[in-house]
Amino acid sequence: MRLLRAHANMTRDFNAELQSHGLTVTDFEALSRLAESPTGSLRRVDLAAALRLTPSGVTRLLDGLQGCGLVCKEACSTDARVSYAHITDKGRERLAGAASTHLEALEGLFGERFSPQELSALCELLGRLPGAGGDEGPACPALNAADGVAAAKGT
Amino acid sequence: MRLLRAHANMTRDFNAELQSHGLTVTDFEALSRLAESPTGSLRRVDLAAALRLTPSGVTRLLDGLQGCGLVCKEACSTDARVSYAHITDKGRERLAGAASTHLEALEGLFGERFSPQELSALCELLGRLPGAGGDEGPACPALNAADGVAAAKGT
DNA sequence: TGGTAGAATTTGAGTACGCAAAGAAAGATA
DNA sequence: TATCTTTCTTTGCGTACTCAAATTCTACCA
Repeated sequence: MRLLRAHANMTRDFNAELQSHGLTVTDFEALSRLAESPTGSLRRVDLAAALRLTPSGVTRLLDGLQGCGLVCKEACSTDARVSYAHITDKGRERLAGAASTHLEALEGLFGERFSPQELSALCELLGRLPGAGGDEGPACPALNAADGVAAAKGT
Repeated sequence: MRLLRAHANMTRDFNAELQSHGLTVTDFEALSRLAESPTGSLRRVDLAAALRLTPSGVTRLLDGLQGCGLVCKEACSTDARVSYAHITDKGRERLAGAASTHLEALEGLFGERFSPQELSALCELLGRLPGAGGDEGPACPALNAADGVAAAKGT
């Protein structure tokens, strides 16, 4: 119950905060995943798994991001069924802008309430729940993504 | 991130499981809150706070439950603005039916992965997050609600 | 006594999903 | 080679929310 309620609040707060950047939490995480990929691209099906969305959810999510020019679609040369989502430069910029305030908010939210040990304990415990583990990606892709953005911008 | 992903999975799984009872997770929690209330009623605004929904979300939620005959609407004699949601006998039955399998599923999900100490630690940590605290109600109303149901049925 | 500020609720419009079904293409089998 | 199954994606339809605005009522204050 506490997990559910904590989630409801966090989602609302983060969505409100990210809204100033024109993103949702899911948008943000999707861009993070793409940004941290070596090629800047992911198959839609892999993105779906990473974001815990259904295929149709990914299609609609990317429709929106594509409409904003933050990602673009790429065909696969060896398999005509798959199409890749590729993050654009504009997408990386948007992500970078959102990441700074978003990470700051995260920092404030958790830093105020937990010691580093508590935080890692919480992370470990949550990681045991199904789907929350590190199998499909790092615990906090946003951090890596932020680095990736910095690298991409040549700074 | 792990919290978000754990939530996504739990919500989907629980919704799938509760669907056999014709309920969603939110429906279930709403009925729990009503069932544990001494009068079986709550003001809509209080229910909204308890469930972390907006007022309009509560209206639509209760529209659905009312359509199924699980709750009914009651006017307030002293303040014509407020209307109470009141759980019906049918609502208590439905809740009781869902609670057994739902609590079993919860038991399985958490019991397998955590020791009792870990569970209480996790609960305490999550409780520090905004809105997840015990201010607006017990950490797990379902348990009390299940008792309340049993009592209501005269068992 | 009338006017105004605030609270509880509903409604309209929009969004972000989910599920199930359909379409297109790859690989397997005969 | 022809068909059959599986995989990846999209589309139609439904649902559960959100926000903003409108409504109705209470409470306070001149």
